[in-house]
Amino acid sequence: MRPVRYLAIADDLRERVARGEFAAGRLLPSESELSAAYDASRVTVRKALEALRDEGLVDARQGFGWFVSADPLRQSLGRLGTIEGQLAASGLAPERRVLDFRFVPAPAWVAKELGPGSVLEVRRLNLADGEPFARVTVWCPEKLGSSLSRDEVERSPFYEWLPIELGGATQTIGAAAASADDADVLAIPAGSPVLVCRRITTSTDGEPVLLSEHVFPAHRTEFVVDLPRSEPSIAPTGMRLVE
Amino acid sequence: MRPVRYLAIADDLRERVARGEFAAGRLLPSESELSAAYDASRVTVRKALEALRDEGLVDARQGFGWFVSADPLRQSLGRLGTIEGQLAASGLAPERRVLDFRFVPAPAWVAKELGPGSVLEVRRLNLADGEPFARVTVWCPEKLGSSLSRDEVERSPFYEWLPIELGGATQTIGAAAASADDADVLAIPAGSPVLVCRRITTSTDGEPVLLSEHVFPAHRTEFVVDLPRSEPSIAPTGMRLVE
DNA sequence: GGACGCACTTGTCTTATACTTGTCTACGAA
DNA sequence: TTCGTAGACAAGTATAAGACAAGTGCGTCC
Repeated sequence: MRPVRYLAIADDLRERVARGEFAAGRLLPSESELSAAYDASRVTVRKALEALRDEGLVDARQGFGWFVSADPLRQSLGRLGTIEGQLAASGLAPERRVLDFRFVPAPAWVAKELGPGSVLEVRRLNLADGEPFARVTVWCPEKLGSSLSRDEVERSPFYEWLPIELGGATQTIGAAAASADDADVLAIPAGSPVLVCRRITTSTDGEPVLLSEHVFPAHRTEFVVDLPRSEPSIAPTGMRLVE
Repeated sequence: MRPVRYLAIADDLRERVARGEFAAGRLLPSESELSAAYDASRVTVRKALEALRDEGLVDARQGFGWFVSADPLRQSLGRLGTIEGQLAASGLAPERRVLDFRFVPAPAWVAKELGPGSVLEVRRLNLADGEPFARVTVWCPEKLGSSLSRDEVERSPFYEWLPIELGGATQTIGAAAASADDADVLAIPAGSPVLVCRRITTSTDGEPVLLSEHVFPAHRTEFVVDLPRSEPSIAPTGMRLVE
C-alpha cells in the first residue's frame, strides 16, 4: 500500500508508456477516463500526468489531450524495468531465444549469493528486429525454478513467471572482451568490447532470489544514469540503445 | 540508571531503517501508528524520530510524513565526483597528472551541449599508487575556464575551482576498445576493453556547464547501480574498484 | 465553402474531508 | 529536574468532487 497515490499512478502510466501500450505521438486516455480507470479523482490523475510531463515523457495540449512525447528527450526509467519494454517503446520487435535451460550446480559467484546447491540456469539470447543485442544468463534457486517451463521463459520476461514478488536489485556494470562463445551468438568479432552487467535481484523481504548476467555488444548499448542533486523525487536509472 | 524509552525506540527504528525495512525515500508509518505500535506516546515517538533526524537518517515534512533521508544519494554523487577520495579511503595514493591544458574549438558532442565556440579542454591522467587507472578529459566553456590555471586543476578536483555551483549530472556508461593513445597512457594493450563514461554536469539552473569523458581500464573498474522496484525514490549510484 | 454549435478535452479554480507533522499545555512518576 | 503520558490545536498535504473557462475537433446548417 502506498501512501501517495499519484506516484503509484505515475509509475503505472510510466510503465505502460514504456511497454508501448500508447504509441509515440498517440493520445492517452482522457483525464476523466483515467480517473475512472484508476478510481482516483481527476486532481490525482493530473498530478501523475504532470509528474510524467516533468520527466519529458508525455505532454498535453488544452482541448486536445495528453500524448506521448514525440521525442522522449530524456526517457528515464525510475524503476526496475525490462530492456524489452524499452525496445517496444522505440518500435523494435523484441525476441527471446532460449539457448540453454538446465539445472546445474551453482557457479562460484552465484553460490556466493544464493548459497550452495543446485540452481536453474537459463541462457538466453535477446534480439531486436532479428539482430542479437544481448546474451543473458539467469540463475535462480532450484525450488523457485522447478515451476518454470522452457516455453514460458521464452515467451515473456523471466520474473513474470516467478511465484514471488520481487524487491529491488543491485547491478554492477563493467566492460570486457567478448568470449569466443559470446562473440559467436552475438555475431560480433571475438575480443571486441562488451558491456557486462551482473544483477542481483532480491525478493521484497531482501533475500537474493535471482541472479543474472547480461552481455551487450558495446557498439549498440550504453547505460544512462541521472544524478540529481537537489530534489530527490526520482532518480532514474536505466539503459538505452544507441543507434 | 533509568532506561530511556525514546532512545530505545530510536535504536529500533535506526535498525529497521538500516535493514532496509523502509526503503530510502519511502514514508515511515505515521507518528500515531508508531505510537500505537510501540505503545508509547506520540511525544516519545517524536523524540526518537527527531533524534534520527539529527543524525541525518530521516527527515519530515509537515502534513506529509517522515521518510528516510535522501542523504545516501548526495553521498554517492560526491563519491562519483571524486573517485580519488575512494582511492584514498582504500589506502591508495591518488595522483593527478595533467596531460593537456588548452583552449580549443568544441568537439562535436561537446558543442552539441555547450553550443559552438571555444572551450577549455583538460586532458588528465589519474593514478593510484603510481598505476594509471583513468584517463579523463574535461571540457568547460571558455568564460568559465579562463579563471583556472593548470596547476590548480592538477592539485584538486576540477569542479572545486569553478566559480559556480553545480546541479545534477547525467552520465552514460559504455564499453569500447582502447584507442592507441589511451592504451599508451593507461599502460594497457591497445584494443583491450575499457569503460567509457561521459558525463554532462549542469549548474543549479539546469545549464550544462561541464562535460567530461572518463576512460577506465575494464579490469580495474566497474559501476554499481542500485535499482529500486516500485518506489520512485533514491537510486544510489556509485563506482568502485574491483580487485 | 464558411459559420455555427456541440461534444469533448485540458487548465484552473473552489470547497470539503481525512490525515499528517509541528507546537503547545497540563499532569504524573522517579 | 527529567522523562513520560494525554490531549488540544494549528498548519500543511493528499485527495475527492465539482464548477467554470478556454481550446480542439467535427458534424451540421446556411
